[in-house]
Amino acid sequence: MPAKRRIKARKQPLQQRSRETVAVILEAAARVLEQRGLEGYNTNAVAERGGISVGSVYQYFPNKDALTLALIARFEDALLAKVRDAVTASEGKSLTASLNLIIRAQLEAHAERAGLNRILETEEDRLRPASSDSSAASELKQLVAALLARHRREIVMTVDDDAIEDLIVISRAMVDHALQKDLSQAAASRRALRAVEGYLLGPQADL
Amino acid sequence: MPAKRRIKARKQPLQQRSRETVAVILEAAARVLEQRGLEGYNTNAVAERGGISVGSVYQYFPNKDALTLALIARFEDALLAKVRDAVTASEGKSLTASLNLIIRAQLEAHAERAGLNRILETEEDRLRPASSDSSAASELKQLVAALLARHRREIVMTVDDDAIEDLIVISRAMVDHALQKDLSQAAASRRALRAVEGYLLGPQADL
Amino acid sequence: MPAKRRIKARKQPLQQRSRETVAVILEAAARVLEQRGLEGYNTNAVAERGGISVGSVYQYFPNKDALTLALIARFEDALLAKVRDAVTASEGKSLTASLNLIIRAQLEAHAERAGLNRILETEEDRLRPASSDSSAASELKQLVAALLARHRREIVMTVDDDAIEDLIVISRAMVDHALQKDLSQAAASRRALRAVEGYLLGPQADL
Amino acid sequence: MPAKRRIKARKQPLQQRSRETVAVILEAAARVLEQRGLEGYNTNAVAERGGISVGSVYQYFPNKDALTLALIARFEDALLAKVRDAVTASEGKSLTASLNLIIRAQLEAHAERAGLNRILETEEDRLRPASSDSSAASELKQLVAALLARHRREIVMTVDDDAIEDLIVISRAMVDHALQKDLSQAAASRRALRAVEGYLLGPQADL
DNA sequence: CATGAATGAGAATTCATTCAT
DNA sequence: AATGAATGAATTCTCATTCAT
Repeated sequence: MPAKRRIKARKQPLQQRSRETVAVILEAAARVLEQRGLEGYNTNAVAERGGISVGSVYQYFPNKDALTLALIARFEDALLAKVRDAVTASEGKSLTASLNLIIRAQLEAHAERAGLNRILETEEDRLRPASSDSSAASELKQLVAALLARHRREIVMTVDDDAIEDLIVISRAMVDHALQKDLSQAAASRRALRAVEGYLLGPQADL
Repeated sequence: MPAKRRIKARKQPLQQRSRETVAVILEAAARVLEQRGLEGYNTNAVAERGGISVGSVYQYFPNKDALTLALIARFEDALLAKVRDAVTASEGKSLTASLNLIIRAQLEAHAERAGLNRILETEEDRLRPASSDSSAASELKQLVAALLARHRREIVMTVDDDAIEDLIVISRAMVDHALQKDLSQAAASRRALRAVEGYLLGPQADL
Repeated sequence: MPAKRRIKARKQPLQQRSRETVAVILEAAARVLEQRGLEGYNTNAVAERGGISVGSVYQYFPNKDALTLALIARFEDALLAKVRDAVTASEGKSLTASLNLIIRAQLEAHAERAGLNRILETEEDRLRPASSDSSAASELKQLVAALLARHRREIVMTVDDDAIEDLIVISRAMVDHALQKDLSQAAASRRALRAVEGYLLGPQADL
Repeated sequence: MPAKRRIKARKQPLQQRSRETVAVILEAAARVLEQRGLEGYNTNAVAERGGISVGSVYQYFPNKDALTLALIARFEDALLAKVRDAVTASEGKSLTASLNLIIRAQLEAHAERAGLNRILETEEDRLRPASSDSSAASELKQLVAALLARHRREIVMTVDDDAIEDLIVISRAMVDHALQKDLSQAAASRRALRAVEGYLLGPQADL
């Protein structure tokens, strides 16, 4: 057992290196997924694509699913960043304009690497233990809640947690569908907006 | 290949052997999917579960995906049947009531074997050549169109093909989400109804 | 595949109908072999091709190899018939002319269904227990011997059994090669003739 | 089997370890083929025989056929080496003696592992895209050409490419036959020599 | 830490053959 | 005799993961 010395001095550059390696792995995984699909997505391919060894992949990810989850997290981070920006940018804007901004944020996040993200969404289903809320999901809810709070007076219905969840579900479905159908951003956001606004402002369903 | 002494009793082959075998295979596949998930879903397991040989599976399905697709078709048939009934039953009813019926039809179809159907939906994504409309999808659209046509006057917006697609996307998303969250039928249909009605009757989005 | 199997025909096609069925099976097998190669040659395919059931194939042939052997025998019969004719036709002709006739007979027999016959030859190798002389082979030898006997005086070397075997080996190799290279009959027979004549009339090798 | 496959080597053995493994695999394959025949030749058997895992076989050979082809190449290399030596050794010798040397070279190459080599020859037929000249085949032709060139004056006929091909075909057939009949080297080479010399020096066939 | 060779359980698919009808 | 559904052992090939170097 080697004595531990110079821990900090030595560790720092190594951590830097590790960080890079992780980035390399993630990007390699993303590319494999994009170019060969779930079909051709395997750890050996990822390693090769990243110009590293399989062993290194397992150094940073305990297994393949963990790698995929990291990719999903990366996507969620990017999505959240855009949504955060949208919420900030919508300050002072009308409800419709605000909703439009947030929808566009989602559309953009998904469109960036549409093929990849579609696959990741599929995998998310499989990898996330049934009803476990990712922290990303809950932050997203908070952001949407914050945005809606600004327009409390215009919205008749009670905007509780369930309603926010529904709104997210709806816009996500519309966005997914738009990308699958390869709609223009304009058309996609118009239709999504209608759906979202309808939910919020439409008639109070009452059987 | 050495002939093996078959000691076990042979099955009683009734008439329509083939038809039965296909049914047995499908049901076995469904059960494997339900109980072991995509993970444990393989043709050998299906055969074993069905009490038949793998060979028989391949006698009727050229490969595993074909089997899965047959399962998907079976589900779609069941869904369509329910929706058809709902559309018929909604004759003379109000728009809201009609929408409610169609949503409940979907909810019921999905709820019947929720776990199985969720998996099938995931697989559908993978198995259907991107954006290829199944005939089931197009019949569903027609049914929804027919239902809406009855209420033309109440609906301000233009109900074209895109709108119908959106409605289906929305209700499907709401239904999926409801099942995933294990909501009650009442809650689920209320929320889905709001979404659908909102889309149809809500404010005309205009930026 | 098991090491040992019954290989002879299972049942003598005594009746007219049986005879026809056997012919159908053989022709179906030939066609499958021609069109899909050894790769796609299987008893189910043969049955389908022949418009009969697999069971019927097994009624007349104890196993797949027996079927293949029957095909080989059919080819050998055709070859022998042609060679017999050639030997008859060569009566009174010169040695060179006689050899030419017999070579052409072989060429024709092989050319008729070149693809099929090539495959059969490959299989013959695998199916014939090492050094088992088929009766066809021995009749062929007799025919060649008879032909050569007429020209005893022109041939210096001793024409024993071995020599005849060599001649057959040589001409067969030349014929196979010609067909593989897709040579014209003229070129093929010229070159084969040279080989055969050389063996018979060439210098007495003496180290 | 699928129509198209990769047939070239999958990975170049870079390290010492790899090199050894490849050798182990080849030798294991050879032994399986020798002892169990084509019948019992499968990748699992090869791996087991080599004391390694199937995975390792596939690490170096993309599929079974590629492995077989490597075995064929190994045999051809050995054959060529012997023939090269024979051509060198025959410098200054008479035509007859030279031909004898080259025939013996072939005989020896084939005799070394007769059973194995016979099988490989059969497989070669199946695996080589019709009429594709291996580089080994063309080197063999060059060697024979070189040997004959030394005796131009003794040979009356025109020794073109076709003639050389014929000579190779003839000697190969004689050698195969000799091994199949288990002839002594002396007898085998005497008969092959007669065939080859006859072709070269025999009467100019003229119909 | 990195490497990459090795592992081996597992999964898909085939097809010769059987046998109840 | 004919049929053809059913059988299931066998085989090919993959890929997540490990571990010696």
